[in-house]
Amino acid sequence: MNKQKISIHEVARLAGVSKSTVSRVISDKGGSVSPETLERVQKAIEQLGYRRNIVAAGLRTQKTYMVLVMIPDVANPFWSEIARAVQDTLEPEGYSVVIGSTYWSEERESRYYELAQMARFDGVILNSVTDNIDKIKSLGVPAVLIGERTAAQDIDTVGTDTLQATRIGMEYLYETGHRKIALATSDHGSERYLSLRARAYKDFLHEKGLPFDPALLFSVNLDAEGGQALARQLLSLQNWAARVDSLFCGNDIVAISAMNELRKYGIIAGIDLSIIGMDDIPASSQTYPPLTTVRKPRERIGVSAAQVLLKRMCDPLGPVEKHLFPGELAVRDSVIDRRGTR
Amino acid sequence: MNKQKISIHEVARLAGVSKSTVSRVISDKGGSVSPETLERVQKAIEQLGYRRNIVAAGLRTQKTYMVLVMIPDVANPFWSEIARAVQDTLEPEGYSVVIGSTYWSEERESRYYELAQMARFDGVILNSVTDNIDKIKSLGVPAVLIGERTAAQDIDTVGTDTLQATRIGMEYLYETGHRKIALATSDHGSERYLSLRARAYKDFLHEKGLPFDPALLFSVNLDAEGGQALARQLLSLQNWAARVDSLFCGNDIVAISAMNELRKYGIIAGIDLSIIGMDDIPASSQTYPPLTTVRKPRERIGVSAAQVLLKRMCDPLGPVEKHLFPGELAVRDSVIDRRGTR
DNA sequence: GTTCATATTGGGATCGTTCCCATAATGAGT
DNA sequence: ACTCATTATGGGAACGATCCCAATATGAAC
Repeated sequence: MNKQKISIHEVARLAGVSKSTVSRVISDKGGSVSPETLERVQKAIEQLGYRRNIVAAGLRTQKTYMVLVMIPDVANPFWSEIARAVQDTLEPEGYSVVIGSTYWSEERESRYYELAQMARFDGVILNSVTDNIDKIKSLGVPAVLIGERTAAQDIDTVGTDTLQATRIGMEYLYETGHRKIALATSDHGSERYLSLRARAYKDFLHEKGLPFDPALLFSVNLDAEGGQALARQLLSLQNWAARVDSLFCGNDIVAISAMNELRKYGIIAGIDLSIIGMDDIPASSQTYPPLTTVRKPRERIGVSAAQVLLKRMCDPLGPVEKHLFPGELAVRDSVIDRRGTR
Repeated sequence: MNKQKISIHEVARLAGVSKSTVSRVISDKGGSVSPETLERVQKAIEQLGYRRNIVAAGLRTQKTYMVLVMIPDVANPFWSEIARAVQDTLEPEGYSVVIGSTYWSEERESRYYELAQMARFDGVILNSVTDNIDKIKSLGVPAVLIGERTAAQDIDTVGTDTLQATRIGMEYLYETGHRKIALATSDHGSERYLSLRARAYKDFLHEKGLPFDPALLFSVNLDAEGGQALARQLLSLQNWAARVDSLFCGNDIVAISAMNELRKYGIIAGIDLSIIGMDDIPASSQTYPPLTTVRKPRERIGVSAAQVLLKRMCDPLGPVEKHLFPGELAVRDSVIDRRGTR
């Protein structure tokens, strides 16, 4: 039973020095200590099994060595991979990472803001549901935003380049011979994405001299139900087979779900219709056919967000950083190569 | 710029009371305060925008309101769902949850043990890679183990009932008319599972009077490569089609991967061969055909682990608790109904 | 009016560190 | 031998809360 805790005092007494000296030894701030004293103190620490209490130390130094990562859902692979990357780069620097799931709820988000204001965290990395920039600024701790926010001018931001990611998907479809491309995206919750995607889509069509058919711009929820709805909407389109040769989905969940739903009507992705997704979630390589998609650089986003935060915590007044990483094509089997047959 | 922080002192001064009184107001311990004073203090708090510093409070009260969840990998849906359930039950009680990914490495595990000893956490929930029970006990904080550990007699444990989970999978195969069942499991890392699964498998065969063919007990890594290896091992078995009618895989990743690999040889799960998995990861419902599998009660495990920890933190000396939750069948399309054709 | 219980408040001490300043010791430079 | 810098150490005061105990006021009971 090692129940009573040993503090710096016990160590000091055993080593026959003052607590100040022990403090110099354990906090590697490089205060000068003679070699003999150093050894005596270290031996005492060893002997007593002393552990430094960082919480107590933090009270004086105003550092908690804790960082909050606020994301919509830990159990969503997209976010958990970002969280993992953040952890993997922050922990070697001595930080502990708390992951908060907001479940897209403002109320839960507020609760984390509360926590952050109780002097709990040295920094925050977040994907806010709301665009409440003032709230973030009033936190009083360094913050890094994940996602593409035009509103947040003076806050560090890390995210995917949606315009480019949409574009390379479109380009791939075009190169493989597709000329009648439908786009499925969401119009609520995160309108900012819709506008960016739809814009990239229209721009691309215009650039290639392709006609824009408003009926081919589908708006669905970005979940499995949305994918089923999408499939049915597509099929109910008059003379659909002549009007669309490919479907660009807002995310992989929608793409996979649409693929499965379409199969029920005998339409096989990669044979009868081309389908391309966005994100590259783990399941996408395991579907049949494996889904061609645009991979979002989750790991780079997480690592970069952590690095930016690290920098910001050292220098709160440095220049604001904005990092947008490109998506990359994950070519699999759900897109038909129409180059020969056109 | 609200940079200077307000403490209990400032509030006390503004309200014209002592800090003791302010403390009584903010810590709802029910010390007696007159209504007028209460109001004055609350007004002062409001006015100054005061936030209680829980870290400082914790120094005195020896509570950090932080809990560590140590699991192999946050980005693995199996574990992240457990972590989410833990968070969802602990946060309403005022705790913050730190998730640590060990990546199955003892070294990383040790690093978290270090952290836990620095008076950082009030409790720990963990799935240890090693079976180092002594280390857990010497942590000095309440701990709850996730998984099935026979070794850990006097530590709270929460997990899946592997014997039962294997059994209901076997039973389902038997009921649907299968008599030549192969089992694929792992033999390194977590031998405890192998022994339990293989035992349940053999017991079941014996009980039903079915012969045990050692060649049908495959040992593979429980990852995607393992699934491919499994498919090839199965096909290289002499006269395999006559010897096996169904394949029970150690987890869904192996099952899905094997399913995909087998398709390359023209063998379709659910038509030519029955395949059943274990875990029910999100991808399993999205494969083609959707995978029949035994669902592990991830959420119940997480919630229960959190509840047991909560109880343990209140009463460190209470009786040790052991909870094993049953798996349940997720019937989809990868198992053939052979009842008519036998 | 005295005594006693109860409600309310304030004043340190305390939790385990770090930080600042004072002091002592050492040795080099003149 | 006398200053002066440098190194090594100790002694308190912080950090921001809680907690214990004492002090005062209030009112009821005798």
